[in-house]
Amino acid sequence: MAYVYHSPILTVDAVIFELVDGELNVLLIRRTNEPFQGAWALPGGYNAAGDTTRQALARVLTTKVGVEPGDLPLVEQLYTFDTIGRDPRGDAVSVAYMGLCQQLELQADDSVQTPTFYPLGKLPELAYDHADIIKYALERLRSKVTYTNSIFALMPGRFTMTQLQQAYEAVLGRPLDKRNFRKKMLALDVLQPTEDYYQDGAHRPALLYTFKKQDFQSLTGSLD
Amino acid sequence: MAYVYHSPILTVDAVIFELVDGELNVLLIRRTNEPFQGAWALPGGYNAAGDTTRQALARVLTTKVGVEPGDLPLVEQLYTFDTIGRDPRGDAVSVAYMGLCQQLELQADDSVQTPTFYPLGKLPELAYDHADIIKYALERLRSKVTYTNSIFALMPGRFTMTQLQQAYEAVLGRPLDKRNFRKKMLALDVLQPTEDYYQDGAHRPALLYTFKKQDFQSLTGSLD
DNA sequence: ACAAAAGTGTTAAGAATACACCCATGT
DNA sequence: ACATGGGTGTATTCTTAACACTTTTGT
Repeated sequence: MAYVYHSPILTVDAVIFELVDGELNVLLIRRTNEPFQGAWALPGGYNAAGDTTRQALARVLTTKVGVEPGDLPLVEQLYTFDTIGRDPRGDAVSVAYMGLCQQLELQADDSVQTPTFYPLGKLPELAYDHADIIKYALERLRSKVTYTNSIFALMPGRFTMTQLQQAYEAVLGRPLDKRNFRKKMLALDVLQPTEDYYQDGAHRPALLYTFKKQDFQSLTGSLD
Repeated sequence: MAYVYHSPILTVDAVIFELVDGELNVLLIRRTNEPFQGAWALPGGYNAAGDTTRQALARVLTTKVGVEPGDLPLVEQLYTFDTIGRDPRGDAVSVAYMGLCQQLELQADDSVQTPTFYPLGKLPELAYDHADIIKYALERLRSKVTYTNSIFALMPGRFTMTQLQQAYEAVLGRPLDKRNFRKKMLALDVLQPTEDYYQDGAHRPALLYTFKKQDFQSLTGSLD
């Protein structure tokens, strides 16, 4: 190890998902610098020596979009993308993370980069290869929710069975059968019915549930 | 971005699997330097600026263990491990890759680091957190072979159905039912029977098969 | 009384599992 | 003729998928 190695620049990028009106949204910022000035992009930034990639992620989210680690019940590393020869900033390697949260209030004063949640169906043109990273994250999320309870990270503390079904439908991008869905969910034994009902309009009130565990579990079987 | 960032050291580590006598083996080297001098470890090394992580991986494998990229029909990125505060060399981030190959002849003169394939059941004490990385790789491999054809990367060009079953059993770590296995494999339509038979001993010769495609495919259904 | 979402069971089809004997060969 | 691994089919269980009406509430 007598040689001195010059390492590539290390960066982190974040794909933050939340549900808005039954649609999956992703958090974007508007770039204020070249390259891709003015284009929308995933929040990201440099990973400084001494920081783990998760620490760098937390720093980027706090400073650039005002999202605190506590806002994200689930954070998962996705993949590490080589941007050598593709990133105009130069040789870089970027570690991408996915974070899930309930609907967040973003402070308007967070930065001039106007962090904004965009529905997946209406994404603007994106800088770098960020469209690919989002696609990758969505695939991962879809497979995750089918064999774990990770959907909990997108849900409020209490929710109706219909809201839960809509969350799954938003993530999976396809409709599910109501009866099979409820049967399956109850059989999985991850939901705790509360004593309370949610009253929405001129119809029967819906029983509210919570998750028995607010952390990862592997589950079995498919949904519908 | 007027600031100058000092990035962590970036390294790559490789988990190279091959099958030996129906057991999954992993390629290790003996460390010649501190830290962990004399301990066994995964082959790994620095990622220089200008190199993608895959290029760095290829360089490490060629120079340290004499394995060429062409020897590995399947290479997959596993996970990026933060070694900040854990790696005595200092702040580092390491991208781990998994590679699959058929049984390789390692040149004895490759280095003083004596690259050696160890059966997973008889691993020595390992440097760093390399035991965890191997465990992670094995989990990934197990899940991969159940929904893709990636087992092809561990098999010779022609093989008998029993050899294929043994490969699955070695990876999954459990016995499979012969009739169900054969039924399933043939139904998947990924195997091409040849005209030839493999004659081994005092018993009926076995039909030789090849894979129809020597690249990735997603498959459906479970094995036994 | 009606509109609107909540809630509830059964049946049919397909997939996974368990299981035992005959076949071809060399000695 | 016997020892060895190759090769084959069926019955059972479990999982998935399809499908329509009653309940509770507000207006």
